[in-house]
Amino acid sequence: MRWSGDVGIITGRYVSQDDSTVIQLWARARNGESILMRIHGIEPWVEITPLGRWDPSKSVEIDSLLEKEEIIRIEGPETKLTDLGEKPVWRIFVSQPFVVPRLRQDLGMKWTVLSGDIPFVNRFFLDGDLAMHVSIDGEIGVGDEPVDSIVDLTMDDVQHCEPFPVPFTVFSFDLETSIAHDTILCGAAVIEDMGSGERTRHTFTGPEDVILRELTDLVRACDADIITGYNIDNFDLPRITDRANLIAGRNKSARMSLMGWGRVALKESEGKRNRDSLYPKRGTARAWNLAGRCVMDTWWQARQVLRPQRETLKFVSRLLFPDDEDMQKMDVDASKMDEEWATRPDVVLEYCLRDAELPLDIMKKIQAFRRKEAVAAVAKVSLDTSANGSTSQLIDSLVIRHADRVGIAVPLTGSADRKEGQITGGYVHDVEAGLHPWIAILDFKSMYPSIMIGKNICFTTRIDPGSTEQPDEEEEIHESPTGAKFRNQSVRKGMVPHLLEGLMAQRDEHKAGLKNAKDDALKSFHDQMQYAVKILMNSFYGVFASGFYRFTHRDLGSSITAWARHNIKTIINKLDQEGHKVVYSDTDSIFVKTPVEGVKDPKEAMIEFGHSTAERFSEDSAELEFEKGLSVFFSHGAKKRYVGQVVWPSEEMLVRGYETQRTDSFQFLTDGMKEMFRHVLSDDSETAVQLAIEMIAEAKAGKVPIRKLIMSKSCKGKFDKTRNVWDFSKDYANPDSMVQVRAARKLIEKGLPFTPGMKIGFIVTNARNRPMEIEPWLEEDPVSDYDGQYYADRLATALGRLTEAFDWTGKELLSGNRQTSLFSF
DNA sequence: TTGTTCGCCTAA
DNA sequence: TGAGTTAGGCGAACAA
Repeated sequence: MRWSGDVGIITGRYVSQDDSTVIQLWARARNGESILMRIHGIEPWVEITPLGRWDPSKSVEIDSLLEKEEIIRIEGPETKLTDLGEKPVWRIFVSQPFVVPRLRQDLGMKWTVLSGDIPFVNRFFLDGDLAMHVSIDGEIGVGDEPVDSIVDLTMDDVQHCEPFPVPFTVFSFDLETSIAHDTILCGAAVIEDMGSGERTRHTFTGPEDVILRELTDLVRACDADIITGYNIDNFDLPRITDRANLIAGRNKSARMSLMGWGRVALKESEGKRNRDSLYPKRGTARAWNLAGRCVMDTWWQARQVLRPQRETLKFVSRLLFPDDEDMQKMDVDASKMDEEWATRPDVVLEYCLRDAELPLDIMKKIQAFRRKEAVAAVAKVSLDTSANGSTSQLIDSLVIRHADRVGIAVPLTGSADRKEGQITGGYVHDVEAGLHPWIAILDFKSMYPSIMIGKNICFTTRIDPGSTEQPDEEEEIHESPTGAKFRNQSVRKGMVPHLLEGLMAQRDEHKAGLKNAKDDALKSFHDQMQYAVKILMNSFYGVFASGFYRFTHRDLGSSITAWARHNIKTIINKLDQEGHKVVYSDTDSIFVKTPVEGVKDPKEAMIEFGHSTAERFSEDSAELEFEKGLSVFFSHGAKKRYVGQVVWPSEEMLVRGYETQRTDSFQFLTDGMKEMFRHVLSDDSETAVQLAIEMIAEAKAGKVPIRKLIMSKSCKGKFDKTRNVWDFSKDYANPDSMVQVRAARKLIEKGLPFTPGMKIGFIVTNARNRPMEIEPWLEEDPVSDYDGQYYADRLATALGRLTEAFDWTGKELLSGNRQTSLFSF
């Protein structure tokens, strides 16, 4: 029997069988079936080349390597390009992927090892030039993994497939636990079929082992592709593992039934793996991992997409669903969970179910799964790598597959010299404090990618004096302001420029697709895709400028930024010489004043000036665009902090850097500051000052609603398992001098969960004492008093920066009158 | 009161 | 969250 169709790959792993290796890929088909793909016939290998520069007169003795048991055969040599020029490269086929780390060390003494740290599963995507979505046609096989169909395949049976929205099954869950005993009191789960949009709801009560067993049964029975929940990475999943381990003790079959969430058979051997196991595991990795399913924490996704001022489930839900009444009712006091559970278990269970369902609503609203799917399609990786992998893994996926195709050797991560010290970054122009009318904002289109393309910047094009490869005299090389040199693209096109050009073209296609799309689904698809391409393009610079990436050299990053500084400073100087005032500039943008003297319509003049100036200074690989036109621009004189009234291409207020943009500020300040901006921009300093004075007085008198005074900061920390306490000393030089640590400690004291990295809300109750006294903000048990003087001072400082442009200092705002007016004549 | 250090968060 | 980068503002704590 055969199975054929289109599938979306969720995650994979390899298994060793006697004398071969099989790649297992779990996928969800377009028709809704779950599929386990078993890929046969891919052989594990590494490559080697002699150490140092290649000397063709030397002979190489390689056959003795065959004496090693784990080496099956050797192919080559093939000539490949390395950082030291072209060298002979042999491919060493090995018995199993897991022998590679040892072999890498052994061979590393006498050889330079290449392609020796690529996870074996990646070979499927790299060798087949495949991405998350594939079409397969293979024989249905037999196996005990809990999926609808198992299909045996070779690479010939797999084809690229145009991306389609995969109908994932998502499992979202939540637990309520006892503060006194750490036990699980109850649980809830909601399962969504993304194909039909249908949901089923489930609750779990009874003895702890029953809850765990039923949860496990449900994960397996519903055949979940994605596991989510709010803060499951740091709370629910660790709790499940801890409790299941405790209950099961040495009883392995009990452990399987309590936490065998992996998409594999309930077999003892399946629990032994460090990764992709029957059991959820974290190890040293950043995300949880288990066989066949993708774990995505809704907290982490919401934080990345929304950057909310606070990060509790309640806050994020209110932010996204302000009209939902369910959010307001049913308040269970989490700090008194044992009592709540004893007195009104039904309410707690209902609350638990709601908290299991909300993550699905949040993920849907922020389109988290489709975003990750688009990134997976563009970067050509699995859903799991897209969702939980690092940026360098995405770049690796594109770069290595290209390198393999054009004969470029793939060095190990960490093989290059570590970049010492920092490279110099972008140029930031001083801002002149005050109001500036009719400012045109020009900016470079995709500045760093354009420079990489234009100057052919790549690991493979850098001219190293130590390499055997040197350009001819006639070759027009690129020399960066730092002195680093790169080959001409007509002689050798770099991998990075090649890939970036491809991505730029791909983005244009999706933008065109977006424009022509007939229905919303198609529109959304092209929008997700073009956005994913943009993200990926902008990731190149960072990865290649990093100190540890495999294709890195310190000259790459520093040359890119040096050219960028050179380009922008040249234009600023020219504008200056022409008498055009540049009021501000940051990295790739220039804020220039429009000449409006004697002009009838200054807005029209600005639009014309913006377009023509951008065009005048545009070059092939440094394209300048007229991005926005401001009727007025204001800054108090600090870089990266400004506000402007945009009048072209649309009407809006543009704010950067100021407290209104910051999640560690408080609402009373941000609301008021926004209003002040409107007065400042309309040159109504009197009203602005008036407003500031009123706000400060209100705070001082304690008349501001306390909810508007909540500040929040993220707090790090590690749990010390041996001492069973939270340890902040690894992250902070002096933990107790940090306000967020003091707030966290108070939460922990109350038995409330603390999540390292999560923001903690707090109210300042007494700032006269050092360090200042604070209380964490608890929705169920709100603080009632605050230090009015402290908030008045904060307001005066922040708002005073704005009013100082009109000669009102923060101190004067605080006192409500201006003493220096005597001297201001 | 002032200068320094640490750490958060943002702009790009 | 063991890996994208640097530039920069600013608040709090603390030492002097």
